[in-house]
Amino acid sequence: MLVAQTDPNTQTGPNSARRADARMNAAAIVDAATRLLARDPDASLADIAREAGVGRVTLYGHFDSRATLIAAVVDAAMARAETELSDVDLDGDSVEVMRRLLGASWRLTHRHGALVQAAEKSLGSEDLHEAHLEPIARMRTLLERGRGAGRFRDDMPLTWQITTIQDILHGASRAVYRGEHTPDAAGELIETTVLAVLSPPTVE
Amino acid sequence: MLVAQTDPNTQTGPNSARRADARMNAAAIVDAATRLLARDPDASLADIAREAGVGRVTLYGHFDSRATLIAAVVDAAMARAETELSDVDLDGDSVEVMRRLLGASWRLTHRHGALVQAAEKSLGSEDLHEAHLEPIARMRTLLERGRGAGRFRDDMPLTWQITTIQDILHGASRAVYRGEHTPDAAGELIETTVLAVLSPPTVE
DNA sequence: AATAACTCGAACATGGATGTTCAATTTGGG
DNA sequence: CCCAAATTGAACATCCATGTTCGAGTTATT
Repeated sequence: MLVAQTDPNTQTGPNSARRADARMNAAAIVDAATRLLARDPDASLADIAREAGVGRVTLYGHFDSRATLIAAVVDAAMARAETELSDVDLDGDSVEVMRRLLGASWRLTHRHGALVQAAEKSLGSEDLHEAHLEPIARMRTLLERGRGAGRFRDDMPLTWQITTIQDILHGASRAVYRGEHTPDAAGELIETTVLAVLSPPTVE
Repeated sequence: MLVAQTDPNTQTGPNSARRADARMNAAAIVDAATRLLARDPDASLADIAREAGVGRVTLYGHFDSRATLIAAVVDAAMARAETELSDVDLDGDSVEVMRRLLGASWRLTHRHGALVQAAEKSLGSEDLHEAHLEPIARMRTLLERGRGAGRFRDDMPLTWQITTIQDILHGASRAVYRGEHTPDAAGELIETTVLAVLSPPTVE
């Protein structure tokens, strides 16, 4: 968790004092922010408030600052990410697992897009990096296993393979926003492309 | 050419009225801007002036605005790019040509990095896109030829292959800035990775 | 050495985004 | 039905990057 929320949203105990519309609005703001920041990490709070169908002041009523809001967005994103990624079955053939993991990662990437960059500007990037590290660690573990089993090529650095996979995911996200492919088509292409990158060379 | 220069730099005719240090400074500014914007497309003009070892006012003496400066940087970059890319021999086996073209493209990408994004924000992105389209067209032509000759797989959209290559190049650029690889090592990795992506699948 | 070109810091003006305050209004929940 | 909670636009303060102006100091060139 990145934030010690001052927002009444997450106050423990009897939240009977919390009105329904307020909770709705807070959620709508986080939602709108996620959508806008996924496309443009520089989206202004005014834009986000408008997208959420809410006055700018209301936004500040829920979140102290841009940083606070972004932290909340990141928290929500990480929570959903953890849920969806932990659903992926990590047992079995490395290639098959990679397919599944890529599918889940693609959905997350497409949903969150450039949010990482927005977070990097507003937050110290240390906490964030730690947080964002968890999904990467999952991928790293899988890669190591697949390399050991001869299912993935191991003649290039692990970090390079991870970087490349991330780049392909984010590139696909932008391509979809540009309208070049549907999300589903992009998912297929990602799978094919990444597996081509990871396949051991036929002749060495 | 993106700019109708108001800067005495590029005035034709007798530039005897142009002092040597002024020309040096203008060049140093473009140079510093290229370096900084390659890393951070939001680098401020104050940063750039400092990096160039020049006062902020001097910068404005040479370039009317941020947009003007960036246009100049892009012009210079495009000129060098054209020179270096036109040196690449496009005849022969598609795979070999791709190796050469990737090498040249990598040097350019590493040098210019995020400059494209800086340009997209400051310029209308129309002219720029036209300009930036030329190197891409070169790559596209090569891809089409290689696909026709059965040297590259053609079971994925051409636009996807182009996007992927660009993503890998830019990702490598960032990885090098992060210090994960040397530029030369990255060059090798790019070559291997891109060719893996383009290789026709062994069994279909 | 004289002069025009150039550079420089400091100070000012502007515009956009971020926060803040306030008084008036709407709305949810008991 | 009533009241506290929540929302709202408008107006204001602040910050930062962009541009501009000015006057004084340097330096290249002849």
